[in-house]
Amino acid sequence: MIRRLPRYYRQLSELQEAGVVRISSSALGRSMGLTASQIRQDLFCFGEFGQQGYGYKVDSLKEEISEILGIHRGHTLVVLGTGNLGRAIIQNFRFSSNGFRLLAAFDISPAVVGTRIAGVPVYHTDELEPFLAQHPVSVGMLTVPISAAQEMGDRLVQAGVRGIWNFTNYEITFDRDDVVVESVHFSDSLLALSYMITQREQPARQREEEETL
Amino acid sequence: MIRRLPRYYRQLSELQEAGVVRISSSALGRSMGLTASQIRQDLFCFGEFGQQGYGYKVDSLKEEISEILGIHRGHTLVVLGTGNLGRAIIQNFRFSSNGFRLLAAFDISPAVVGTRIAGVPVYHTDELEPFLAQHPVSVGMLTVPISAAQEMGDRLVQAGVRGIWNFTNYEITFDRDDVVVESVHFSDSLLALSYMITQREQPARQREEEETL
DNA sequence: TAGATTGTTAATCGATTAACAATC
DNA sequence: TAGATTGTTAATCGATTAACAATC
Repeated sequence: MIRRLPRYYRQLSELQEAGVVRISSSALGRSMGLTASQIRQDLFCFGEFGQQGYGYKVDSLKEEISEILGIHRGHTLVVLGTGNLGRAIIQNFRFSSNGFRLLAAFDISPAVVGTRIAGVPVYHTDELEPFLAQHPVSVGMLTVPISAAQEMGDRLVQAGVRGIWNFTNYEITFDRDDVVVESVHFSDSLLALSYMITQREQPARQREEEETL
Repeated sequence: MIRRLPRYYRQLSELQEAGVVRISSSALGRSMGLTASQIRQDLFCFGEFGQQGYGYKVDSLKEEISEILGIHRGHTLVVLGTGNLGRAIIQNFRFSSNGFRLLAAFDISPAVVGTRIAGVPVYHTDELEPFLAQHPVSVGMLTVPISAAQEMGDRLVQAGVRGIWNFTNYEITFDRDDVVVESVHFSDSLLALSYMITQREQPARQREEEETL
């Protein structure tokens, strides 16, 4: 369910840009591949956002959802690791549209320490703890080599960060249950795709196997 | 379920590297945060991979799963868009470990067309159709600007590609049901994290609200 | 044989869908 | 008022968990 909230938010933003003022659960469902029932159930569980006989107001529904997602809470973020991927995300990702302020990046390479990437200052990793002591940070983004992932995660948590956005292909874990980890595993995603196209490639054999059961 | 297969594969690879030869469903479950029952159910539905009284052989289980995921099928891939993100993934991601061969990248910028990124040739997007006519391609990876996403997706599908790995923040869709789309939405991921840390931040208020129900 | 652990069915749980009364 | 559409409960479905017989 909570995985659908960001999609609602995205869809509503698009509708808003397209100038749509109101939408019914059935129309929203059609555009997102969900049933009207599911959408009403989802939205109902957070409060009564619709109007009977009318539908949902796009503006106010989007606002409600952004509230639930915590978009206006002034969340902050630091990036650990400014290799290709870290740099790409710093340069491309619209942190502010998602309610995050990117405060700083950290790396160990003398080539980047002291520079700025898209306006974001890059400090040496040694500066991490002093920095975190001065600035409250909600989320640490990990784009370090896999070998450094757990150590950097531990340092972030030790210094008070409670959200970890993990881009390494390592299943990072923390003992404490007040730390939240969200991982982006490219590898898992591509393998899921690999599985799906493999199924498509041989529907005949599959059917055959099913028959023998 | 299929979303768990890549995780099994990853976990088994790690166990293999650590020299572990056999593992029981309960041990595997413990290390992955799943119940033993769930693991046996998952693995059973694809075939009888274990041995009663013994457990699962890490090597052969990994092999079975890689077969199911289609890792040895010689899947191929092209990249559309060599901006920061496309470049970063071309340079960092171990396509071959996931059973994919990256054949080429496409872009419109004269600055990159004709060059190579990590050994991968970059062609002009105009060359896409001729290239696809010559090389069978399983998956097209989209790291183009959001405005070009649907058009590039359509061109890939038109030219016979049936798997789309979408990195744009656009909910790409295709009419035909033989096309498989797998999206990596950074934005959805960060918003889910935002939601989770927001919940953690105010458990008190939450409890209060629950009481009033 | 005894112990361990899977294969496999049944029970439980949660999420999705259906239905319709409430109401705009 | 009539039509539309949500709020909300009940029914259905699928996925997870529990249990234990089979067997290594």
